[in-house]
Amino acid sequence: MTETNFSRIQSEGYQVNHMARLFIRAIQDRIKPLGLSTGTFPVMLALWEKEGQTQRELVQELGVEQATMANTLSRMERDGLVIRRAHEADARVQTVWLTERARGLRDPAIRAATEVNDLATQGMSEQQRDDFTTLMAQVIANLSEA
Amino acid sequence: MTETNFSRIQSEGYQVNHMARLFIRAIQDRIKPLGLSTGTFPVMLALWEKEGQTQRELVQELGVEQATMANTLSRMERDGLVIRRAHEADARVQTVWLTERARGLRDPAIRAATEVNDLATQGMSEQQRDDFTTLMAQVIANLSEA
DNA sequence: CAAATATATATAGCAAGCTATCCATGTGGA
DNA sequence: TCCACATGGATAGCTTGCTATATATATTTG
Repeated sequence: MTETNFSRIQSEGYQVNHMARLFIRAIQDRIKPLGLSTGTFPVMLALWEKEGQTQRELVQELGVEQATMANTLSRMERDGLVIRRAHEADARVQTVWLTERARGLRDPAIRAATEVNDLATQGMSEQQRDDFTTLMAQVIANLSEA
Repeated sequence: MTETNFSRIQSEGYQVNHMARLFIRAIQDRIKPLGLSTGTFPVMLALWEKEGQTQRELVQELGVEQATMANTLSRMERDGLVIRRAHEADARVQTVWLTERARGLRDPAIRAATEVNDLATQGMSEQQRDDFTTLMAQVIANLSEA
């Protein structure tokens, strides 16, 4: 059994990469009119749930690097989605708050995400869709600890 | 039933994005010592299978945009992985060939990819792993036609 | 209390994706 | 034949991810 038989099409890594690009394109199309993008969307979801989080909290919650988050927040501030306010007790810390406009984007943005999720899983039974989510959760857990 | 209940953690799009970033990190760690990266790997796989393809053929095969492929090939040429040769019959076309060094990277690279795929699917039965691949193929098909 | 260490964030610079646009070469039809 | 359109590829400029490093402010420790 040599590795000569490696099949790109059946490699999980290759599939995941391809699938992720397709998701990005699909969601981008739908949220761009709202002034959102795939980088900002996860941050918005975290802030719609709880405003005033620190950059460090967002980093831990979303699993991106600190530098990535710093840059994303800068673009979001530039685009009028968030503002950063100094922490009252610790001068190193900045808390992140949504603008009024950003608060109003929640429903249309979630509608767009739901639409893409439904499109992506078209033709699957409820059981299959649950399986898919469960299997992805396991992969995420496996790769996170490593 | 309002969209107030949208759960980031169970959104397929969110999971896919997170999973893709974890895959990239895992594979990057292992192929960087070979002088490869996640952008070049799919191109290498296509060329290990068949050299002398045109840029356009690679674009269609891998599902990235033409501009992305042009840039990736430029970096690969700069790094001594491929060379581009003029097509004999059509002056617009360039065919892409691996360097000797790049040909030799096949086995260690595929070992690295296999290792990451195994790590990612640790704890799954063969059946679950097949299901995962099949479900991803369906998502890719669903999002590709749209 | 001062020095060393730790923590929060920012910045520089690169890869890899995208859209939009340009340029060169082929090709088909009037 | 030549002009319009088609096709292959390159380039500009953006986002989003990364690593490495800098800077400023706590905190801990000798």
